[in-house]
Amino acid sequence: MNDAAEKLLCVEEERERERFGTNQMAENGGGGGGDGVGEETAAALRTGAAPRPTIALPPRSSFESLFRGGASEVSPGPLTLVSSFFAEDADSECRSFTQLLVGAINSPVARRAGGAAKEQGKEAEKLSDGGEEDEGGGGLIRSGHNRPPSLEISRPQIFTVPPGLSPAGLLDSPAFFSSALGNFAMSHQEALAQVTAQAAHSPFTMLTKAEIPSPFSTELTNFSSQLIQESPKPTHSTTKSVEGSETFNKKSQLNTTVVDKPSHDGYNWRKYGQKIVKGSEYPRSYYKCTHPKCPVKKKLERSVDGQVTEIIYKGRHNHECPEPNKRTKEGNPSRLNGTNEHLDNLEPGSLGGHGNFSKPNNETAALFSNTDQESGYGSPDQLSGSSDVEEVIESRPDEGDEDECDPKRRKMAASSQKTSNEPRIIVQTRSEVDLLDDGYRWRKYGQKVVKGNPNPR
DNA sequence: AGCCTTTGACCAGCG
DNA sequence: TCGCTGGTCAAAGGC
Ligand SMILES: [Zn+2]
Repeated sequence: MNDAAEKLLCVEEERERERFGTNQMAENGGGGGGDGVGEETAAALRTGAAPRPTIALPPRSSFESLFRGGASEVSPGPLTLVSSFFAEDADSECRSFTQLLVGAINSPVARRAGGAAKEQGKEAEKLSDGGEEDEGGGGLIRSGHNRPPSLEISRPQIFTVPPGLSPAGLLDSPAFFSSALGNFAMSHQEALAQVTAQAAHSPFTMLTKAEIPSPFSTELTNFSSQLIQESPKPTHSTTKSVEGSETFNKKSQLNTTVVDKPSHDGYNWRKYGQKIVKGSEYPRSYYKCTHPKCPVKKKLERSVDGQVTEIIYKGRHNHECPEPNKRTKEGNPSRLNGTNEHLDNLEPGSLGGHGNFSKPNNETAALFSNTDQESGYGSPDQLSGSSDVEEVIESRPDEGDEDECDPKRRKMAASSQKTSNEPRIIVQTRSEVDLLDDGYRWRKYGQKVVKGNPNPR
């Protein structure tokens, strides 16, 4: 999917533009809660093995523009986009990712989700651990039918992604959405176009099967804000800090501490299998959410050095992210406490966490569409439209395991980790139709072979 | 004691 | 039907 970057014209561009507001990354409080999204939505996060200290986005990264612009919506459909958001170099990557985020934020779905932020108050205690994987459908965002109100936002000059921060984590954090939502000037279309264009190059790919959970957007928002400011500050607040030595240190730690464990996304996972998959460079591990009756599963590939190269979430959590303490109890306390809590391995996979979790409450439900009816938590809205779309998000964080359901924590973690790999986010859609299924109507106006990309754009 | 990881075996889907 | 592949199961062992 990465390759397939097509520019689509949005018939309703103007409409969307109006909705987009400014995209300052300022944190707003509410982020969308991370409630689950579609059921079967699967998000794959692919993390690049090579850690990157920081990602700086050019003033207008495609990614950002995506979010700002019409892309403002992360409409469920948005995920349908297939593209890698991060270029190999930090800058490029950041851009893509940022843009992606922006788009997500802008999307109607994201907005909705933004309202329900949860756990923001939590602190990022466990920055040290890295992330974990998240599962589930959380990663998926469904393009909603609703469209975001127009928001105008000033574009950030620079978009910097904390090395350790994984896309997933960003997505999960509720704050992400809330803050992001008002800042984007670009049109949805533009954003999409940019995203798709960059997708091929970006190391971080995001594929979404069904929908992207509101939490996801929220996190993106936070993430973006941080990036812009370039502050690695561990605190949840959008403080500025440069990728300092701190980040560096963490990274080094990561390298040394990487273990074969699921990334921490706030949920507890149990590994139930490992296999070498043809075509995959590294063995794939299979994890299940340890929460009773929770159908969420995730597959992750980790490189020899422990870096997560790919994470795929399937399903939605039918429960909230366990409290840190609780997590330890539920899962393996000793292990979680000991290793998981460290931000060393921050993984992008956290998407699944909030995102996957679908709340029974109306808000959440409205925000996300679900393909997974198993959980029963999905709201009717979720089902609408893009339920079929499978979105996969691939990110390449360094190693990171994100362990935080809590946005704040993630943020901190992210900021702390500067070594994150280039996050590549690619949104894939099953088909062209799916791609289009973001609640908007698109008209293809051209196709071209772009240098460096085998696939026509 | 409980939970997790490991790992080989088993099963299902597909060509 | 056979072989391949991906996904899951479940016993064994460790923490
Ligand atoms: Zn779960």
